[in-house]
Amino acid sequence: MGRPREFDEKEVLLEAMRVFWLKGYEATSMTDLMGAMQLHKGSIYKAFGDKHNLFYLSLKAYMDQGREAAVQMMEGASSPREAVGMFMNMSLRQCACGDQVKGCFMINSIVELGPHDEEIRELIATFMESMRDKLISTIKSGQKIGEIRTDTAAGDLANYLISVKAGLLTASKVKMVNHDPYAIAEFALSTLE
Amino acid sequence: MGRPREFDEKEVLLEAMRVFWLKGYEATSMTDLMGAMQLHKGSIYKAFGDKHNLFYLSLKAYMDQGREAAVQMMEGASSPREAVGMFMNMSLRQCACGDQVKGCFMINSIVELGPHDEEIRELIATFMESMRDKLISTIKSGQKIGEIRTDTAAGDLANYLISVKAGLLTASKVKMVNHDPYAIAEFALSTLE
DNA sequence: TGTTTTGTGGACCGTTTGGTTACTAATTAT
DNA sequence: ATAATTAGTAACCAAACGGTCCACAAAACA
Repeated sequence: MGRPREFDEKEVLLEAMRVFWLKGYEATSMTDLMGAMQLHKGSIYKAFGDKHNLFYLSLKAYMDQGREAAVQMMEGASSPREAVGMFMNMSLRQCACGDQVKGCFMINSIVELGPHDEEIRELIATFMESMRDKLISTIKSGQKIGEIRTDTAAGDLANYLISVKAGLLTASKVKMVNHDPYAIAEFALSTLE
Repeated sequence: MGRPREFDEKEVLLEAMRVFWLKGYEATSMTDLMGAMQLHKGSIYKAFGDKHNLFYLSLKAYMDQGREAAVQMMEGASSPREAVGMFMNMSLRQCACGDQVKGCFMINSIVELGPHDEEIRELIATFMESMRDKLISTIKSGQKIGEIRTDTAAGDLANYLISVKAGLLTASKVKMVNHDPYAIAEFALSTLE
């Protein structure tokens, strides 16, 4: 009952996500969001609560989307080793490529808000820990069939890979000369043998 | 001639640095800075120009300080391999340790401002490229005496190490369980053999 | 000592901030 | 038809923003 929404909630949330992704939390104003979502202030507040909650939902949508893509891609791999390689390369293509280097929304968020915003920090920590679990089981499979070295625990290798990936996504924003993220990822993968 | 400054320029710049480091650029207000620097607004503007310039100088001071510490530490190393190890561990102790995880000021800055602030991006890029040069020459020395693998170019190894370090500093802000930066750094170092 | 030069303190500026509220429009249930 | 419920619109809010200006204070030079 009542008047129906004139906009698609998921659609405008994606627009909000793009702005937050590009500019960060603090630097994004409600005016920016109104422009991107093509919505009046009142509608935004009625539908999503305040700015912080809108950010929370945007980040959650981003991570859910990322998780789905990762799972789908890794399940399509022909071997554990290839699945790990896909994991490493996936977000590089998504985040670090091309002209506009806006990085990874999740990395941006943990850097900007992690130390001050416990809610956001926890959201990210939970996501990353679950991704690590997936990575660990994949690595273990690889270790069983001799594709991946067994002198180091799967958990340690997973932490290592996650750090390398985070570093690639971060360092890509510097746009250093002679700094090729794909080559680095390839080398890191070679250290798993 | 004229009236002398009542404050030490370098001292108050360090205070400004601490605030920017902890809160980031956008989230830091002039009021915050006035409190930390114990200076009135007029004095700050007269001595340092505007907020952006104060940030620029703070970041520059941070990096100069970091460079000096790195050079000094690496020169005291007994071997190239140990120098590389020191490079990897140095800022971990400085940035990722303890209760207050404020990360690395440079990493924070590149993530927040890199894509939008060319002046800051360039400042960071220049610094990182010069650090990479130092790292490359150290790695080359290590390769000559057989301490470091020679199947991969020194430049590629340097880029790899820089990414790992950036990743450690970034990921530490997530505060994941069972995620030990020092152990990861140790593993990354072991892959150089 | 007077004059000049510079630093300090704080009032003040217009703008923008995130957020609210009051009113109108559209829909459903009775 | 009408009461109830919800969405859209825009005016409005106090507070905070970065930044400027100016009277006053203090030190250096003549």
